Amino acid sequence: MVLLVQRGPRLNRLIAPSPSSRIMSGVRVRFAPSPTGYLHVGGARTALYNWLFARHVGGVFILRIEDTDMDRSKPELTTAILESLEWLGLTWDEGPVYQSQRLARYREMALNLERSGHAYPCFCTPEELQAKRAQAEAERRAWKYDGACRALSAAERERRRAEGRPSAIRFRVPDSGQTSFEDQVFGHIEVQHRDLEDFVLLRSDGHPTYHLGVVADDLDLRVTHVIRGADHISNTPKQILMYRALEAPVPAFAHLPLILGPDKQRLSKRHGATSVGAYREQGVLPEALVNFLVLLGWTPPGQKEIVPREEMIRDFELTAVSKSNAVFDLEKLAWMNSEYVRNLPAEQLRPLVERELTKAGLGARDSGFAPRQEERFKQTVLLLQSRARTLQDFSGAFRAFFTDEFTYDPEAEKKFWKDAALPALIDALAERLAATEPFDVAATEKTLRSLAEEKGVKAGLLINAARVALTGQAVAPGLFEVMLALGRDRVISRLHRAAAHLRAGGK
RNA sequence: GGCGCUAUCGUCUAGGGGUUAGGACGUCAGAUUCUCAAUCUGAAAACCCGGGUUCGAUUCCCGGUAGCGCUACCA
Repeated sequence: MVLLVQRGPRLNRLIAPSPSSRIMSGVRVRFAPSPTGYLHVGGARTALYNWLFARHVGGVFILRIEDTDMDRSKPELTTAILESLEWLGLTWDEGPVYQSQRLARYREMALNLERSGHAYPCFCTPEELQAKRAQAEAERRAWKYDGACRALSAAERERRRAEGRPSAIRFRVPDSGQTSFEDQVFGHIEVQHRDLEDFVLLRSDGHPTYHLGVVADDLDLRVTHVIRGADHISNTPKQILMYRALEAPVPAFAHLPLILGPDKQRLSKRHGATSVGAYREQGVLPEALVNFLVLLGWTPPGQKEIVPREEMIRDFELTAVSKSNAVFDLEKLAWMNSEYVRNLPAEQLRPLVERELTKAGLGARDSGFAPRQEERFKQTVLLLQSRARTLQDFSGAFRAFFTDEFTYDPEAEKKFWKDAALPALIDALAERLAATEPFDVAATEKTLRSLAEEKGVKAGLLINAARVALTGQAVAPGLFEVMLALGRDRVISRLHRAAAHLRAGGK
């Protein structure tokens, strides 16, 4: 049997292959998204925990794409998922393995199970089953597959096959007894066989169901620890039954609590952004998202919230994972991101800002920030860094630092442009600034303050009004640093522009 | 409906038979100041309910309730 293991796409090559010295524990885990959507933050956390566990113990992290749902799977989505994982820095050691390329193997396994008597063909049509289910529901009876095809004689099976009736293959669940396992997170889990039905392994179209696919793949990939969402807890006993029927070793299981929306419902599109890509678009840093996600269900030792990745790897333990579901708190993510933005080394932040500006149609080099003014760009980013909560702030709230095309925030106008004397004051300030030498923080501040004193107004009035004039915002860094960042010419023209705007009645 | 799992501030969580039940986000107040952010100080804010075990339960056990998950020829 040959595994269809492929190297990841181009991005994968950017990351150095894992040194073999790191892989020594024999532990093998996998993350197995299905390309029916983008990488969900819940999936990202599952991937993260798998990755952390693997790195912590020196194991292998495998990526598998569960694309057996032909109707809903899309190849572009696979690419998007891989990109999101790479962006998060969750690099895999093997794969991606595509289930769609292993169909023959699943069929073989189903047939083996049938041969050994652990599975049997079922000729019931989906319509028949649907009808029985509806009937049971109408009578308020619990429905479970009734085993109609369970005891068909060999002759009867042959007869039906000869008639060309399509059949699925079902697993034969023992009538009595129970199956239990020790979940690494949830502890002892046990279910009675009588509560399980004979589930389908292979659909009548020859495609495997999830149960067959996972077990076959986890077996062939020699996965030692299955770490996945808690929504699979109920499926686990079925899969254990399959391992036993196959006389194969049963891996360890660890289920992770689910991530919910603010209304405590499972996180979904109606809660807003749920995909990793969406947060990336919104200017969230990968390290911030990872740090935020890791805390949803796991607490590092010590009362720290900001956890460097090396420490996550060093301290991560499956057994320390929480058992209860967690609400995805956007506020905390925002805080976490601002922490990371503020503490990012300037040389790492700059290219990200450039990309953000370009994305927003504001070339960083436009409007006076010519290449030769690289130094000024550096200083501007540095000036804004402490106030940025996301990368998007640079093209949004801080727009005026990168282009002359910006508008005055109505709230800011209302707050700081009330005084009737302002137009004259602002023009006067512009004129004084034209003659200020040198044009630095100390001198410009002195100029403004002495003007204020002369005119008998509070310096704050002029400072705040000038801030709105220069940035369009009520919120910005210290005014004199802003002046320096913008440069004398731009400061003067913006002041005059604001004064004219005010005289025109705010039009 | 059946089965399974879970339950500490609004949120993420620490803790654990006797604690002032700790931290973080958010909120509120104050300091600072040219706005905001940052920073500092302070405040409000939690053990789901009922039984049991125990000298003593938020912690252990049982029941209830609530939430979530599974209950497909989805994954």
